[in-house]
Order: sequence, then C-alpha cells, then structure tokens
Amino acid sequence: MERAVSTSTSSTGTQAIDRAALLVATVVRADEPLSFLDLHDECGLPKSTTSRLLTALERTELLERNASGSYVAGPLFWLYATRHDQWDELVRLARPTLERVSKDTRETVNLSVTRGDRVVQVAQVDSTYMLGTRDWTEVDVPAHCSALGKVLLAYGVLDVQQGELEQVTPSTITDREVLQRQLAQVTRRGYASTVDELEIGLTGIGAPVRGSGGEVIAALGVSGPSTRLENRLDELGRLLNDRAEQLSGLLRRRTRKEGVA
Amino acid sequence: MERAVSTSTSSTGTQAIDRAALLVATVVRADEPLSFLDLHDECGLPKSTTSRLLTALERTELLERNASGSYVAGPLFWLYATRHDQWDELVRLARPTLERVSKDTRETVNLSVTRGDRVVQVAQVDSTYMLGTRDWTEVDVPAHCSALGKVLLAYGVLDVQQGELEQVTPSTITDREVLQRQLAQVTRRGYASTVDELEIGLTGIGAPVRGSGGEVIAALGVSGPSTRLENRLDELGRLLNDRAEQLSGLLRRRTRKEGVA
DNA sequence: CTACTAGTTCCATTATATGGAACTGGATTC
DNA sequence: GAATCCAGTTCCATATAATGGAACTAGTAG
Repeated sequence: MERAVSTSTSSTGTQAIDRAALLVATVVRADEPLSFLDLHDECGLPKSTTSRLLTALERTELLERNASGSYVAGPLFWLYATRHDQWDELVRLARPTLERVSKDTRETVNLSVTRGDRVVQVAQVDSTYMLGTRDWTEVDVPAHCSALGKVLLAYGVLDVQQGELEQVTPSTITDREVLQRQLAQVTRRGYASTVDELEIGLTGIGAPVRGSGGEVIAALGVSGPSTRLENRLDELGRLLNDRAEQLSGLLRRRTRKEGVA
Repeated sequence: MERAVSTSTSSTGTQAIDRAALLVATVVRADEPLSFLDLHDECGLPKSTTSRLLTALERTELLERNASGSYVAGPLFWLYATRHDQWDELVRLARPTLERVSKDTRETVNLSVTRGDRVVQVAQVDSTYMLGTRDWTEVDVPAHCSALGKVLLAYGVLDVQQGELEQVTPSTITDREVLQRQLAQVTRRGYASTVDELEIGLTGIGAPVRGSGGEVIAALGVSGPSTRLENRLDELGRLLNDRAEQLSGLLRRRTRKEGVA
C-alpha cells in the first residue's frame, strides 16, 4: 500500500515516534488545550492510532489532559520550566534571530530585558561572540539615552526614573516633556534610536520583543558608530522591528488554530 | 520469547513510545547532559534501539545534543519554558505538596516567593481551596513578623527592610539585633515561626524551598490559631522542613547520576 | 600498531504498531 | 424514552515497522 510520501527526510524504524512527537509538538506549539479531534485533524492520523498514541503520551507524562479532557503539555514540561530561568530560554530562542541581525547589519546586536528597574543585556552578538552564562553583563546604562532603554520605557516595561535625567552627552535628552514625546513616537514607529545621546559617535536602534501574552518583554537592538548608522535609522528600525516581530511570533501563543481563519 | 515482565501497567501497541518517553524523561529529570552510554545504562535498552530512538527524538526536537554530544532537553522544552511563567509552574509542581501538608495539619497552607522586595503568596490551600489565577493575593505583610517572610529573610532571598521595623503587635520583634539572632536560628533549625507577632492569636511556621541550583526560592508554611499551634512548633517545623525538602528535591537538578554513590 | 571504548548501521526475524470497523457511552433531538 | 449522533476507545487480522545481535566505523589510548 503506497503511502503518499514519508514525512520529511524519512528515517527508518521510527514511525511511531515521529507521530507521537508530532502530537507533542502540536500541543506544545499551540499552547492552548487541544481536543482529541483537533489533534486528529491537525496531524492527520487515524483515530485509533491517535487515541493509542495520546494515551501513551499521557501515561508517560509528556502530555496531560485538563479538566475538560483536552490535551496540554505534561508534567515533564513543567518540571523543565521550573528548573530553568525563562530569560535563559529567551536567549536560546532568540539566538538565531540575533545572529541573523548580526549578519544583516554587521553591527553589534543585543537583547535586553529589565531586571527590577535596570536594563540588563542578556545576549549579545559582537562580530561573532555571545555572552553565555548566568552572570550577565549588567550594563548600567541610563535607560533614557539608550535605544533599548527607550524601547522598554516607551512600552511601559520600565518607568522613567525619578529625579533629574542625567545629561550624559550634549545630545542627551534631559527634558521629561521631550522624552515623553519621543517615547510616544517610538510606539508609533515601532522602534527607538539614540544618536550620540549616550556616547558621542555612538548610535543605537532598538525594537520591542513581545512575549506570550503580547506584552513587551525585551528589546532587540543594534549599535555602532554614528557615522555608519545615523542615516540608516529608518531602514534599520524597520529591519529590527521585523526581526523582533518574528521572534515575538515564536514566543506568542498561537492564538487560534491555524487551519481555518 | 518471554520477556521479564511488561513495564508498569502494561499497555498495548506502544512499546516504542514508552521507551522513547523513558529516554526523554530521564534526560529532563536528570537535567544535566547525559551521554549515550548514560542513557543506555540507565534505561537498559539495547544499544541499537537506544541509538535509533535518540536519533528520532533529536530530529523531532524533543531532545538535543550539546557541543560534547550529550543529550539535553530540546527546543520544544525551551519553547514551553519561555511561554510559561516559572512561578506558575512552581505552583503546579507544589500543589501536591501543599495538599499533603493541608491533609497532615488541617491548617491553612501557603507558598510564598519574593517579587521585588515584597513577599507574595503564590498558592494557598485553605481548608480546601486554592488560589489559581495570575492575580495573586499580594499579601503585603511585613516580612519580619511573618514566618514565611522570616524564612526568606533568613536565607537572604530578601533583605531586612531599611528603617524602623514596624511594631505590629506587642510581640513583634523590632530590634534588628534580636531579629538577626532569630534569623540565624532559622537557618540552623530549618524552619521559622511567629507566634502572635503579626496578629495576636495567630501562629505561622515556615520552611525553605530550594530551586534548581540549591538556592532558596520560596517558603512553604502553615498558619492558624496560636492555641492549636504554639506548642507544636517544633513538630510542625520538622514536618514542613521535610515536605519542603521533598519539593526541593523535585526541583533540584539531580546532581549526579543516581546509580553509584 | 593493537586494543579499547563509544556509537552507528545492517538485516533477518517477528513482535509490534497499524487502521478499518465495530463498539461504548454520553449528549441531543424528536 | 427511544432514536440519533458524535467523540472517543477497543478489537483484531495483517504486514509493516521496530527490534536487537552482530558486524562495522571512528576515535582514543596504550
């Protein structure tokens, strides 16, 4: 009986596992409870097989059924999640994106999040190299004059600090009014920039990365000499926004089923 | 050919999946890279089978190999982790423990963590009922007079607040010196208590819960009328420490292999 | 060069997964 | 309260797909 084709780069002796893994991946990626039928449709396996596999996956704690009988990721996934810092995982998932941006722009790329009321860089591609361990470079750069900081401020992940805004260079914005107007613009355009505001000759551009619920959780950006970047702000801003959007898509719970609109 | 016995409550038509799941579970639970041979030994499957299954699991993103070729949890696990809040997962994993303590003691049981410099309750079993959603009861109780707060202070998860220590009841400790000595005792005994310090007639007892690296991440405790609890402090302290220890074990990366000491 | 150790590939064998069809059990309708 | 439908499970004959011993390969040490 000639089956359509083997799925992907066919392998031998693992049909059952490939199918089971397909079910697990579907559930995890969907990130919303999927009913038996959802899975049956989505994965295109015969009912009996689907049933058998799901039962086995539930027994082995890879999947679990919620109160209404739909399937969700099982205890093994929880266990993993509690043991691993979610920023760590963000970094792992973001890595390809960072490298892509690095390749696109040839500039220093980084990803920042807030920790308390500080902006910390959690990953960086610098020519080639990437900060790895938990001991992150806690760059203590004032948020109001860095591009990534502005992104986080603009989307309300961080609040503008109390008191005086430090005048780091002659270009630094110290007027709260002006800053607020600029932040509003950031949300409109979808990217932030700083030219010479943090350091003379240094330009940075950043865009927001959104998490599961659509809330901004991080900022993706590039920085480099103003000479190379200052007249490409918009181009790079769009690029970053694009890439950040893609990354967000990866993090976002797939809102509905993918089949029908 | 009579095989020893079927594993567990044998099921039909899923040998391959059961075995594959066993491999995945072993890797995830170990939470340290396991080599091919580790898995071969640990799971007791023939080499060829192990190899075949591992290859399939890697292909399907359930597992992944690190630089040195050892197996670790794959992209699907990362994805799950970034999408889910680790406190959420802590609550899920802790639920059975909480319920057990509830059954043991018949008192209100809760689990607290720090968020910023506040102590927040993330789960509670109260007679029967459990807070579920993300909108946690942010009990804003001063740390220095609650048992869970003391645990978090004692283990340095939280710092004793600046300024005056509020005198909530006549029994509240307001002398930093005295508090420090008591906190030292907490780490020695493995549990903390407050009798009438937060509210007259209210006693609480708490013990530390440790995370992946062995660091304290939460506190597990019970509270109830002093009349019922004040002369069982040590007994309950031990009980809680015990249960908290068990929960910690669940969260802790299994430090070495389990086989040989 | 020889002897290991770690892991992959082969391939004959058959145990094992498969899937169509029959079945169950709970809603929903008439 | 029977009849109908839908979601999901169980059955079972079939042959496909997983199995595992042994041969093989690659890398390392002695």
